[in-house]
Amino acid sequence: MAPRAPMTTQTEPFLRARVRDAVAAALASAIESGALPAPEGELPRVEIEHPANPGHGDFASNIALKLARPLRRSPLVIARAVAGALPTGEAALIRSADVAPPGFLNLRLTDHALAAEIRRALEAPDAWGHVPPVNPRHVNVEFVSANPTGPLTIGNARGAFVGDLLSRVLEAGGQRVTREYYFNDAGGQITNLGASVVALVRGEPIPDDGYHGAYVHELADVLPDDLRVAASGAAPDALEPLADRVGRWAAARVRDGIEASLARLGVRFDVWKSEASLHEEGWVERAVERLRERGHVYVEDGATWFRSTAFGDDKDRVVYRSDGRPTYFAADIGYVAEKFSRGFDHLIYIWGADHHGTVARVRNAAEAMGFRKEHVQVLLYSWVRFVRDGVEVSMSKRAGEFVTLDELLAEVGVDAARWFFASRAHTSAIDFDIELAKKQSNENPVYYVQYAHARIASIVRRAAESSLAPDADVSSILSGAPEAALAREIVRFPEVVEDAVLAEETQGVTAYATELATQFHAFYRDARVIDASDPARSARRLGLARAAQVTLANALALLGISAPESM
RNA sequence: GCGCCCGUAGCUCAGUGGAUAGAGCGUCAGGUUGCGGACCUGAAGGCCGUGAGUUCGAGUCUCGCCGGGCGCGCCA
Repeated sequence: MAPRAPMTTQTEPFLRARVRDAVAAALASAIESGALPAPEGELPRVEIEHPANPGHGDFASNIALKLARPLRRSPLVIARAVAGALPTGEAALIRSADVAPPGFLNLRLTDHALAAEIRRALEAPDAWGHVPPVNPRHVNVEFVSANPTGPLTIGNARGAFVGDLLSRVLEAGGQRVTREYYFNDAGGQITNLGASVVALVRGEPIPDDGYHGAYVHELADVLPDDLRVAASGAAPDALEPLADRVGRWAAARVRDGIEASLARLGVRFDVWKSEASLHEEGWVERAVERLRERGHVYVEDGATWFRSTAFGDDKDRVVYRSDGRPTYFAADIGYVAEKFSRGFDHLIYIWGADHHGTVARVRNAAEAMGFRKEHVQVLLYSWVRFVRDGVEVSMSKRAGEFVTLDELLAEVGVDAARWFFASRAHTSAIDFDIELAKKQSNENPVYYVQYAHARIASIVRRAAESSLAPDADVSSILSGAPEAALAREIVRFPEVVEDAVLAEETQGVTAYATELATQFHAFYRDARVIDASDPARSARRLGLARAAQVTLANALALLGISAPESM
């Protein structure tokens, strides 16, 4: 079935990576057309991919190799039969289908099909690259969740980037996302922070187990008068409750600073949830009661335990200590129930790999409460080893030895930092050499991609000066090699987005953006856009350049990176 | 000891079971009488930690081993 030039409007719902889908569908119907004998058992799924070697066409399929066994025929025979049953030609989607040993099917698209996609990018730029929600969900993504005992450090950075990038990818896939930050502003560490501030106000040394960073002094300097007076004059036996009060004040202030740091990073949260509120609103108590009703709780050694082993964990877990106080895990359980009560279909936690030991118990507790385990997903990111001049930067928030997120951003820039994390799998442990990053920030691939965008913007501006408007129908220039190569790269974009959504990863997007920029630079070198001697061709090349610009901008936007008009 | 993650070019890292394993940086050699040289062209550089297995086909899947990281609390 030949695709017609789509009647695209801004309001039309997003379509899938339609070229790839259409090619797969054409293959499937060719297989089922009767050209082949009936298979024994189920047909293998039709798989297509872009071959590494462009000489092998736009798409390649291994379907004949997969069918060889169930059909008991040679792969080459099957491939020839499928190729013969495939509608091909200049008016169709597929121009040619070739068979290559040991049984690959190499497919080439028509210019007509490519041009139709370029037109879509130009006529609905905002929709270009979005994929339709196959299974629309309302997803809660909880990340960072560092307690407000000090500024965010570069140690917190990866979680912030990973969580935000994942959220953006899910949104690109048509899902509703709530970004959530969970924090404890009432625990022992908060009192500890308060005690450190109080000590400074009183001119006493900060306790050894207190907080020693420079920000503690800044907090002491801006302590409100009422708390300052209370701190200076407090009797020794009144210091504990005072430290608690001052701690709460300090935590609120630190939290504001964290929010501001995250905003500089381009990350905004929809919900800030305090652990204390879960207890105050009875979520923890009710969740444990719910487990008890279902028979998953018992008392031993004076403590209350959740029978996590019944769900595959390697040991049971305490929810109420023998002194009756709830554990941190108990709050986690209450939080799961609280999140689902807000109507989320799916919960995602972004945790550092050092938390992997807690994954099983939280998911088990969710299941034990009657929620679906697969709706509670934990994404663990590996640790970043921060290095300065080859030496690992050791960090301790309490000792005051750390590099803040703000300092990192000041040194390497938000766009470069985002690119760095977006281009690496969250599961791989990575080294981040700060000095190297600074030195190489000008050589960062992110600028290469941004430069391509700015270069096109410049061409578009010049074209406008000479009243040259882009032509959305580029089919007639695709016989040119530079144009065809660029068009093929652009048309791949929806597939890249779809793959990113399915894999919940962004490395493919950064790799693609780099390749697209490379293709554009090659096109720029070999095919002059603005050429007074051939206005019609100029308009079409301008259309192609515009489509590349739209695609670069959308790819960067997916990563939260700016697409500058000039640099 | 048990569990999870990782091991790919000098460095930092990509690589949905497919055809000749890639990118950036670094190194070396080149390129501009026209739209932005933050660009382009080329070269060198790999027993994909290791040994078996599955498969028509393994960097990718399975198992063992070696090396590295993390976790195994009535801590948070």
